[in-house]
Amino acid sequence: MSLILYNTLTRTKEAFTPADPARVTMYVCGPTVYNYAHIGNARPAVVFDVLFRLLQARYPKVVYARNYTDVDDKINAAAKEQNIAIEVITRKFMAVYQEDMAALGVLTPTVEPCATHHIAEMVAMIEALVAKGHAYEAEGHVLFNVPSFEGYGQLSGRNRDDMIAGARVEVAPYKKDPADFVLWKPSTPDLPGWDSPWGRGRPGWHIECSAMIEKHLGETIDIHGGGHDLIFPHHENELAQGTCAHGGAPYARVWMHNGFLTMSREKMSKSLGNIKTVHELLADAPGEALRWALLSAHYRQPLDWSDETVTQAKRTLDGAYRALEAVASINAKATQAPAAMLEALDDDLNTPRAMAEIAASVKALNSASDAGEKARLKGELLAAGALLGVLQQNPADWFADQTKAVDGAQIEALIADRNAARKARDFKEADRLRTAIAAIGVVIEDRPDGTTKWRMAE
RNA sequence: GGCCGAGUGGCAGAGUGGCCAUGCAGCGGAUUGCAAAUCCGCGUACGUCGGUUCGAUUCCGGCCUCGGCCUCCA
Repeated sequence: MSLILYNTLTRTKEAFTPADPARVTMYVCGPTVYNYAHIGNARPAVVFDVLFRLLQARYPKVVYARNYTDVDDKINAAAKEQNIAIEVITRKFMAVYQEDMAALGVLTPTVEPCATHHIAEMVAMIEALVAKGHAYEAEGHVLFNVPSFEGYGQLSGRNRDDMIAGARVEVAPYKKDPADFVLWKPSTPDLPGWDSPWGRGRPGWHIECSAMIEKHLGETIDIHGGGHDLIFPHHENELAQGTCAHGGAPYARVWMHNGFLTMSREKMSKSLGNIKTVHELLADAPGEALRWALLSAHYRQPLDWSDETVTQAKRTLDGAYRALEAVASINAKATQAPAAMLEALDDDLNTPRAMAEIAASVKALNSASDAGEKARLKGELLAAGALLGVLQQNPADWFADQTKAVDGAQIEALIADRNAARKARDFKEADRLRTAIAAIGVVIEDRPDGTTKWRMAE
């Protein structure tokens, strides 16, 4: 049974075979840190986190790099507007991003390189490209010469003529070819800049990823991931400059791209303003529910985001945690996730199918009566959950629902009163107390063993 | 204009040439003092028009609708 991944480069699903099974390499384009990440930005982080978990389960060593773009014209604009240094902004939002991702159950990648820490590597790569005749200096800029790379367009499936015909941007006069893109650009004194052979300047958008990949992962990586909108121009350009810098060595063996989140069927994007930040969503829902919602559609499909998406995700998780809570006193047997679960994820990360398997595990656990069987099924459910990065909390913590404040002692007291009434067969009083508890927003549940559990209503 | 993707039951969302997705919600039953939870059961879903086929939601073609990239963007 092998892992199958859809490769954007070949437009087909392929069996994944790492170049070096002893060291699997993956790079995912991370955030530009100048404001709060929205839930659409979180999709690749969560999707590739699942892939990271899956790879780790299969291979002894996985090196996963996800970068921070901490120098960029939008950051510059924000810094200028607030009259502060770009570092103040990038440091703050890097920390926010890390917090948000942790709340979504995203594991910390092996490496999280920052662009500003790799200026020397970028300059070196640009110099190599110039030396090899793939790049040239013009008016303080260094540009990659697209016609110098025969394979240009292979990733995005477009030819140069199409691109020029459809270009909506004015072509800078110093470009040799309209498709040429910037590797390095000059900075005026009021902008961040670094000394370089071409004067004080700053990197273009694409070069940072190639330089950091070369440094941390190598010339050829196994998997390169990111959002669908990065295919062109970002990844096409990366592929071009990376391949040329390395004398034709393949840049990435598998390219993976996640689909977008939409709001009312329209792409969620900062420029349209139709965004929900992870930060604000976390105020109303557990991170795990957001994670479940993000994984509820296959990663290449569009996913329309709404309050309902989150509500349904949370209710589904409630059910799974109820099943786990019911066996809280039973030690899970250490075991693997069910084969069907692995099979689903091995098929190009089919998380919806994996979730159906989790549902099957939940049902089996609820139906089990034998203690040994329960221990085994609990182990399977937890192992299955671990692959998706869910169901690892203590059920009591899940139901405590950190987003709502409630006086636990008061509820326990009311429950005790009610149980006393029940014991005295004063059901009228018992029902009155339950109504009082419900008024606080709490649902109670009498268990067959005589105990009464409570949890937050929605 | 070029390239790409999508249209599945109330909602979300897999998948397949003939049989079951799954979850949420709803309905009926078991259970319960009543509930809740759980379990069992239920709903003739595949944009449209043709074609291929013994048989198509699934393959082919046309059409309609929606979305994305081509500019910063996950």
